[in-house]
Amino acid sequence: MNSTEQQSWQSVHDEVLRRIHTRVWKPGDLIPKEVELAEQLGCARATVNRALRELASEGFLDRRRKAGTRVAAHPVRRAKLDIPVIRLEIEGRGQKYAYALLFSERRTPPPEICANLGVTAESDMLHITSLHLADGKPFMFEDRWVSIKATPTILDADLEKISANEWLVLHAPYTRGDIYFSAVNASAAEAKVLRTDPGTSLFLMERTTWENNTGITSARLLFAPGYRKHSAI
Amino acid sequence: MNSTEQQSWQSVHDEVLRRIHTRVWKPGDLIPKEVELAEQLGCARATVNRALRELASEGFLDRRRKAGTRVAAHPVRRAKLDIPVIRLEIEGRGQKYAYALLFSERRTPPPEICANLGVTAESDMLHITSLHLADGKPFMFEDRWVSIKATPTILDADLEKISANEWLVLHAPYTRGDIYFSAVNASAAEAKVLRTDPGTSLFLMERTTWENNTGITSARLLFAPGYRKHSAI
DNA sequence: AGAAATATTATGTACGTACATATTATCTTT
DNA sequence: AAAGATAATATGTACGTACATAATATTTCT
Repeated sequence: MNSTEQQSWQSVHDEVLRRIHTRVWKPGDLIPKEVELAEQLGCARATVNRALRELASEGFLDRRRKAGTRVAAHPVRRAKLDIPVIRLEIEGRGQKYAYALLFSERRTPPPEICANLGVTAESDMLHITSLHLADGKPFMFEDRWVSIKATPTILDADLEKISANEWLVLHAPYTRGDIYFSAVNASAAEAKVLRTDPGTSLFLMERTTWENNTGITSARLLFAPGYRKHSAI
Repeated sequence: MNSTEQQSWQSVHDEVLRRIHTRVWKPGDLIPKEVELAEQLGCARATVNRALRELASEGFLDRRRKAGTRVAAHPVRRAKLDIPVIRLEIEGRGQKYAYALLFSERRTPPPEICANLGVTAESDMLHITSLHLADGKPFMFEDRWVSIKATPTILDADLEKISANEWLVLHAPYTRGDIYFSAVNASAAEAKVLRTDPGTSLFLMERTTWENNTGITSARLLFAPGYRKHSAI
């Protein structure tokens, strides 16, 4: 690289990554400081900074003020998982989406939901179960509790037409959430809804979302057999 | 916000996010352009740019040159999953890590591995199975194929002492990889290794990694019952 | 009117300077 | 020598300017 051509932060990013990959800089190594790299690569420090910042957020570098920048000793790969609305996930596979509301009731929550959302047992909540279908076949079974106090307008939503999943995404934005992925054996009831056999291994996604410190909704999303969640890393 | 105090891109980030959350700007809405926002918030365009860029990468905004910036119509939440070395994951839970090599053999791969890695059936590969334990209990069963052509030094590694998982992370950096998460019923053999019952639902992580277009390794990581993968979103 | 060329515009990025901040290294004091 | 104060330093960030780029809007040409 000569000093005349303009450098993009991407080219710096790629060059640094190349040096990590080719072990010019090994895990744990201290790499040159920003000003030195900028000089080496013929660009401004801001450009190097942007590239290194990106690499740090990707988990390749550890950066600390005054201490400098090191190649991550234990490369933690950060997989980015897109969590779209179920309808879009199904349509993205080129399948036809359908949805059925199974059950909707206003009542007080069971203990595990109280614990998840941090609410009292007397809370006013909406309990909804529904089924999402791809090409007419059961794809995902949704069992959800929504806090009516946090999201009163949910009572006006026509949950026969739009799934709670999608309604909430559009009307109840949240500031933070938890997701847990696990595997469970289908219960008799779950197996029946998903048209499979009891005991079949199912992929489970448990999601709880919050607006500041108010619990909004807690959902149990159970996917039909064969479901795989993909991520490129 | 007055124009004298210095703005940080984070405060701009938070303010824009607040406006999205409070529906000042609704999904699909066009938000003010960078120069206008900068004027409103009393900071430089670069600062607004940084904040909006971040929000776009988080999935809250859609940005296009000339067309402007819109609130994402279908907020795709991007969960960040950390995929550390198994040893660190177990130690991070405060448990004691142990590891046992079960089996290691140099041979040609079966068809599904060839397909995964894009190699021929005559490839020279190392097949390794091992067990990772947390506090003495089976935690994860690893079934891995490693391309000897891509990583010849694996033959010198003492896989009784260091797991292939960890050795590869340190010695065979990759440029890209795939991860699939799913749920499977334990086979008789798998159940025996993980000390559980056949048919038990198990969390499965399938990983394939590449250096440019050369397949390096393909692994099947089967977690003991009760395993949950967490992510904050 | 329709197509092609051109102008316009919002975002994308580079650069240099300035200062903030966290952390380490050094010096001073007791 | 230990503790505390102080200096040094690499990264973190803000700002203004300049230009690049992609997408849209407008004008020109046929």
